[in-house]
Amino acid sequence: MNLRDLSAVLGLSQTTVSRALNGFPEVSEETRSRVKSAADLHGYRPSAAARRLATGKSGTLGVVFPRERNLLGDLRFTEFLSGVVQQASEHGYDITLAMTSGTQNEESVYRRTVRTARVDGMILSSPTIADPRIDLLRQLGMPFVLHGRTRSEQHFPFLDVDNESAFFQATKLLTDLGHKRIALLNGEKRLNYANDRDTGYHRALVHAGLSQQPYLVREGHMNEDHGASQARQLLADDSPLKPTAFLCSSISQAEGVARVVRQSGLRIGKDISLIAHDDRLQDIRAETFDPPLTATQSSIGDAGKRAVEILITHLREPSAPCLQEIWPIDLVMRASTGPVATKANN
Amino acid sequence: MNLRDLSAVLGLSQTTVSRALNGFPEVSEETRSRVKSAADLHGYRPSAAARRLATGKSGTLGVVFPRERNLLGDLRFTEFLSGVVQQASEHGYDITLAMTSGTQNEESVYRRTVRTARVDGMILSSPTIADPRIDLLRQLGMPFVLHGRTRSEQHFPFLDVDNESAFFQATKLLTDLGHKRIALLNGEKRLNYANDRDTGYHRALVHAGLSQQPYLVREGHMNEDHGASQARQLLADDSPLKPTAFLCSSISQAEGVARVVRQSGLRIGKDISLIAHDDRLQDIRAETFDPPLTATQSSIGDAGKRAVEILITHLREPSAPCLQEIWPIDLVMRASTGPVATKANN
DNA sequence: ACTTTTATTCAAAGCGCTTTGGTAAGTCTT
DNA sequence: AAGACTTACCAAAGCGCTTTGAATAAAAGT
Repeated sequence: MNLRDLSAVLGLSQTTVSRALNGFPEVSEETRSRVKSAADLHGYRPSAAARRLATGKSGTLGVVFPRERNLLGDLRFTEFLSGVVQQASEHGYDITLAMTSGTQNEESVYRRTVRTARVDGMILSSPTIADPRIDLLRQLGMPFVLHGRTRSEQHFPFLDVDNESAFFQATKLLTDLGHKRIALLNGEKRLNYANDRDTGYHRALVHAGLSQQPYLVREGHMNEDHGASQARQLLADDSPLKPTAFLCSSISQAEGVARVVRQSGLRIGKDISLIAHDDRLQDIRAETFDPPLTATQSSIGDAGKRAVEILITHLREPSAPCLQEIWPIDLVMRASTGPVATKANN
Repeated sequence: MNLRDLSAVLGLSQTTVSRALNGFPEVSEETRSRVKSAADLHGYRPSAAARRLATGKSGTLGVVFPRERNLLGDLRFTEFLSGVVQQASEHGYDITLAMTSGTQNEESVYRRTVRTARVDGMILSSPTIADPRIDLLRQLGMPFVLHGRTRSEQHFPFLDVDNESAFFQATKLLTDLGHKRIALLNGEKRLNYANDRDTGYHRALVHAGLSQQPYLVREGHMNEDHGASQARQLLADDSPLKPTAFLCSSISQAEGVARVVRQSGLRIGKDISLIAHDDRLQDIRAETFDPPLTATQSSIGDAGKRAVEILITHLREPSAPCLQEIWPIDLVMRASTGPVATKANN
C-alpha cells in the first residue's frame, strides 16, 4: 500500500494525501481526518527511501568512531550513545554507527558518509584540543553537534560540561582540607576535556600557593588498571613525596587506586583522600563505593540526549544561532575525603 | 555529480555507466575502465537514497534492543556489537540501532522498522527460550540472524556457542577434582544460553553421581555485584553446606566472588575453585585475573562478525539453506582451580 | 550474400515520495 | 457586481538510481 494506492482508494490526489498526512495547513480538517483514518486502516507506511530521495533528508543521524580506540568497549561512550539512541528514537530519527576501519583513514569514512548522504547530521564526541574533524565536517557542509569543545573559535553547536571548574573545585576542596600533595590521574591530555581538567587542577594549586609542588599528574586510559598501576608507583615506599590525595577522571581509576591503597594498609578518607569524576554510569556508582565516594558528577547519558536535541534543532533551522551549552558539574561530598592525616591523628 | 552528469561527461548512457560501475558483464573492459577513472576523477558517489528506492534494498542492517535491559551498558553486548559494526562496514553495510522506547511495545518497533523498509535484515541477540521475536519477524518476512538459539524448530540462520557442553566440561573438571558442592552463578534462566548452561551443569552433576546435592544455582544480572552478593550468602558462616567451587557465567561475577572469598580469608585455587565463562572482552581478561582464571572461552566479538556474514549470505540467496553454526567452546585451565581442599592439605 | 549470433550500447519506464505551480470554487471588498 | 483574496484541491515534474526491452554494429554461420 503506497501513496498512489491510498489516494486512489480515497479518490484524492497524491498531493492532498501527502499534505494531509504531513500536517500541511492547506487541507480541510475533514479531509485530513478521513485520510488519516484510511491510512492506518490500510496500514499505510511511507517509504523511507522514497521520502529520502524526494527530500534529500534521511531521517538518520550518524555516529562515527575510530576502530583503534574501541569506543564501544568504553562504558562512558556507550552510556552517551544510549542517551543518543533513546532521544533520537523519540524524535523519529535513526542512529547509524559507522566505524573507521583499519584500511581506510578516518577522513575518508567521513567523506564517504557525507557524500552518499546517508545521514542528515553527525554527533561527534571526545574531541582533541584541535580536532581536525571539525573543519572537515564544516568544509563538507555536514551539520553536526560536538559533545565537548575545542580550543579554537566555535561557530557550531556543542554541549560540554564545565570540566575546568569541576576540577578546580575538587582540587580546592582538597587543598582546603590541608592536602598539599594531590595526584591527578587524568585521561589523555590531547583530549580537550582532560586538558580542561588539568587546567582546573593547576589553577587550584596556584590558588592555594602550591604551584611549586612535585609533578603528580599522570595520564592514560581511564580504567581500573591505570588507576592501580599509577597509585602503586606513587605510593611506593621509596617514592619521595607520596600524595595524600588522589583526584581521578573516572570511578574506574578510583577503584584501582582504592585497591592499592587498601593493599598498602591505608584507609581511604582517613590516610588518603579520593575524589573522582562520576559520569553517572549505571553499574559504576559513587554512592556504593566503599567508602562512598566524593565526586564531581554529571550524567553523560543526559548529555547524549541533549546533544541529539541540539542537533535536531540545528537541522530544522540551520541559519539560527547555534545552541551551545556548558553544563555546571556538581561536587558531591561523601566519605572518601577528609582532612590531611597528621602524625597526631594518624 | 550524479549519474546523469557523469554519463553526459563520458558521452555514454546512464545505463552503461551504471552497469560499468556495478560490474555487469555486458560492458567492454575499455569502457569500464574509462568510466571508473572518470568516476573517481569527479568524485562520483551514487546516492544511497536513490539506489534504495530503485532496488528496494537499503544497505542497512538493524539491531533492535529493549530500553529496560540497557544492552548498551553491557560490555558483552557492546563487544558483540563492535564485531557486528566492524564486519558490516567491511561489506559496505550500515548498522542502525533502534531502541524500543518505553511508550511503545517492542513488537510495534519491529513492525514499524520492517514496514518502512529501513533495513534489509536484522540481528537479534540474547533470545529467551521461546523468543516471540522470531515468529514475529518471520511472519513479517524480515530476514534475520539470531545470535543464540531457541528451543523450537529452527528454520532460520543462527549462530550459537555450545554452552551446554562448555558448562558440562567445566563442571566435570570440578567434579573430577573432587568437588561435590559446586555453585553455579548464572544469568537469567529465561534466556536460552543461561538455560543451556544450567543443563550442562546438571548433566555433569548427574554424571558424577551428585544429583542429590543441595541446590546451588543462583541466577541474576551477570555483574560483579551479583557475584559478590551470592558468594557472600553461600559462604556465610551459618550457611549449611558451603560450596567448594564456583562456576560463573561471566568474569565480572567471578570478580565479585573472588572479592568475597578473599575477604573470608580463603584462597582461590586452593580453598575455593573458580571457573568462569570468558567472552574475550577487551578489558576483562581471564589471564590477568588474580590468580589467572580457569575459563570456558569464546570470543563474542568474533560471533558478532560471523553473524553479519551469515546474515549477508542469507540476504544474497534467501532460498539457499540457512547457515546454522554452533561453535565449540574451549576450556582453558589456569590457576584458579585445584583439587578440593581436605582437612589434611588445608 | 543473407541470416544468426554475439557484443555493446541506449532510451525510457519505473521506484514512491515531495513540491511547484496551477485551477476552481467560495468569500470578501468597494 | 467586478475584482481581489482565500480555501481546498490537483496534475505533473522531479529526486537519482536500476532495469527492461531494443537497437546497432561487428563477427560468425550457412
